[in-house]
Amino acid sequence: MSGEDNLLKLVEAEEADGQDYLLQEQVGFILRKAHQRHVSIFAARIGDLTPPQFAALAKLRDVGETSQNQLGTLIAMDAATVKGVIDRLKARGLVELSRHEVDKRRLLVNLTTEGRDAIERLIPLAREITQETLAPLTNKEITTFMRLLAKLA
Amino acid sequence: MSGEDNLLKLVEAEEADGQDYLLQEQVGFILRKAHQRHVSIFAARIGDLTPPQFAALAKLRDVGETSQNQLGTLIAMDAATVKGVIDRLKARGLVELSRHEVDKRRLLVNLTTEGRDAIERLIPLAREITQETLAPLTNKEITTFMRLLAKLA
DNA sequence: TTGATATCATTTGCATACGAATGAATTTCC
DNA sequence: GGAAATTCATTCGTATGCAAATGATATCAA
Repeated sequence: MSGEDNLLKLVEAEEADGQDYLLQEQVGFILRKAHQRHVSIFAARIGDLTPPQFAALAKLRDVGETSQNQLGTLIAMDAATVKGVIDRLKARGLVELSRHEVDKRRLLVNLTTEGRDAIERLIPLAREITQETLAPLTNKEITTFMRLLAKLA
Repeated sequence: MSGEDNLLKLVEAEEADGQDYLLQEQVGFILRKAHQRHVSIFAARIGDLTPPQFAALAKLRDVGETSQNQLGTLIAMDAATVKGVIDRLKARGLVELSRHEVDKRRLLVNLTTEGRDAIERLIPLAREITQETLAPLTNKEITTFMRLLAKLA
């Protein structure tokens, strides 16, 4: 190898910040793929409801009637997004809306009887979805992974 | 507590499969939040390009000219999604399109000079984005987390 | 060689997802 | 009490993300 070659490599090593950047090893890229896989598993088991719609119903089951914005906070959706989700659940008769008596800005959301039936019926399927999503890991790995994932979220 | 109360609890315990289902502990929900956080970090550091757009450019830098579909496979996007991403990159002059000479179905995608400059310039920022996303973890935790996440994706 | 299949790309429709702007109602604070 | 700031909801625009249908081209197989 010539002296010029060595110099070239040196210059490259100094300048080429992106020389060994591998997209497929970046956490964001893999996170996106893992999420994709989960959504796909979800769709295979619960075809007529999306994960965000399920999340809204499940959280309403936990907390009972709440404002649309508050529900959005609880399920990590901004106001614009949660509105669309609730609109579609309302169109299907799974939630009902009403105005807060005192604070007239607030739009209260609650499960209908049908919505409550639906979420109770779906929760066992949701458990299976969680299991299938985590199936590539051992029980010990699952514990570790969930602990670290929670730190990132 | 009356006998009726005990009977009621028993019936509830038998029927209520979803009694202790906690949305905020489900892997899908936390995965979605972790992904959201990453996208938010990305947007703060690279405001004028989305993660999918960045992924397309970074992968084109790796593999050079490819068909649109093939690029989609490499960055985990279906045909409909990758089309939109490439259209927007083309509108900004970061990629150029051409027809495959032999197989006239294929739409070849390649970086323009401007696109190559952009991705080289952005890769150092992307490294910082990865770092910031993983900042809540120690180095050892990062190694573990990436190994397990890869298994799920 | 040609008929069946498969592949590549496009389009449409629907569902998140979020920033920014807007309007209505409430709270804060002087 | 009233102006300023905040909160709640809506709307608009843009960008994924995917299923399904369609059209063009290529490949395979009888």
